[in-house]
Amino acid sequence: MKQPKQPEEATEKKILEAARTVFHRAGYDGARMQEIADEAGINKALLHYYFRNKDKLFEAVFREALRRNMIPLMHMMMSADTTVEEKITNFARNYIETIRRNPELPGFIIHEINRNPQRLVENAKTEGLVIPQTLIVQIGEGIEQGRYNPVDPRQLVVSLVSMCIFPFIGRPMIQMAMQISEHEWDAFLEERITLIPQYIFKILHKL
Amino acid sequence: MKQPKQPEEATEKKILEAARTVFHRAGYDGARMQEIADEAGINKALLHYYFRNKDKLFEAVFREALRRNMIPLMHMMMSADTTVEEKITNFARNYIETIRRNPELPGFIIHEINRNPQRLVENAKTEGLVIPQTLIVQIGEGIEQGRYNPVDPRQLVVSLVSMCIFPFIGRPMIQMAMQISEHEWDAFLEERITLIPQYIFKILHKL
DNA sequence: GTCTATACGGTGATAGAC
DNA sequence: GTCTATCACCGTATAGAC
Repeated sequence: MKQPKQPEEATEKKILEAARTVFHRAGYDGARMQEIADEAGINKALLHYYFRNKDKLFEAVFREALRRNMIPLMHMMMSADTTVEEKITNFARNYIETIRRNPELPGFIIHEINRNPQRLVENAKTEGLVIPQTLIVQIGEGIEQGRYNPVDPRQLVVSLVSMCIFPFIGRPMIQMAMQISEHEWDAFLEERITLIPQYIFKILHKL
Repeated sequence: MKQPKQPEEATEKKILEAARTVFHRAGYDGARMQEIADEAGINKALLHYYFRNKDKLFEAVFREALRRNMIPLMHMMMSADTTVEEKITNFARNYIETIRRNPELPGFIIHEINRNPQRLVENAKTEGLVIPQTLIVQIGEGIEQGRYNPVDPRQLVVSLVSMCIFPFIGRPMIQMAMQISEHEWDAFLEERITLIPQYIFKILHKL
């Protein structure tokens, strides 16, 4: 079944997939090159052939993760042609539905950023991850025009993001404290997609 | 300056403090026994004399962290003699002001729980960390009596907790995305102490 | 490109003197 | 109780055959 001379990209892809799985689960410090090799069905030496060392391999995984996790956020803060309400609704749905398929992603990113905050700054430059403030500005305008309650837009957006992300990283604690079974969890998440925007609008909208 | 024969407890305490510092910053996998020994001003062998191995030492640190992090939460969910509003207000203030002095605590706990969710279950038993549902029930009653909007109490409490905890674990991302300087961060946190209960009440209260 | 074998430093843990 | 010295192992990384 083995193909000794498959196109190089296939192997590289297998490695990246395996590395993603292991790094996401165990983090940089907990990951073992041997484990990644096993997961990819190759040996350690080949890992070093494609990615010179553990750091390089990790960087590739981290960059991709950062991008995947940030895209919904950036999309929300950017896109000039949607209303505040649309941005918020889209973000909650978009983020929760996307991340739900990779629930370990936020925990991985947050842990690695806290382990080395500098990395975020560097990646922000190279990856062009400068987050535009369109949504913040837009909310500010709505307040000036008297359409919204006079809230601090930054505090509101942080609250929105908190409510979307935290369930993924705090899942075991939440399930235990709120007595939510494994079986109920999906429905609980699904509910949040519509509830979170409602919450935010209650805070933002007058009356 | 050294005291060759100081009371045993002093050394044990120094070790625990050092272990806390290192484990909180680096996590179990990233922590090195040598580093803990240095931080405590002793040598590795003495670590093993007091705590037989790395796991035992870690367990001590983790249990204490879990307790410290959960106490405000449990206090909120329990105390039978306060109103819903008091519980929520007290929690936000209590949690943010407490954790602010150990900002790495939530990240540490969450990472270690996700690394081994089983540990939470075990510690919950031995430490008596069964979280009572007083607040949840109380909100439910308020809804039945028509005093509150018909929200899902669990979703509301999860949102409350999310908004309080997330800033501590997502700080670098938040600061970058919201362009909050180191200097402004404290004020930003301080504001949240009063804002979060206001948000929750907007969702909960009628009109 | 892929493998096996191996070098080499670091890490948790122990032995044993004081 | 505290130290120095040392062990056994594991993990990353490289050498070299195919």
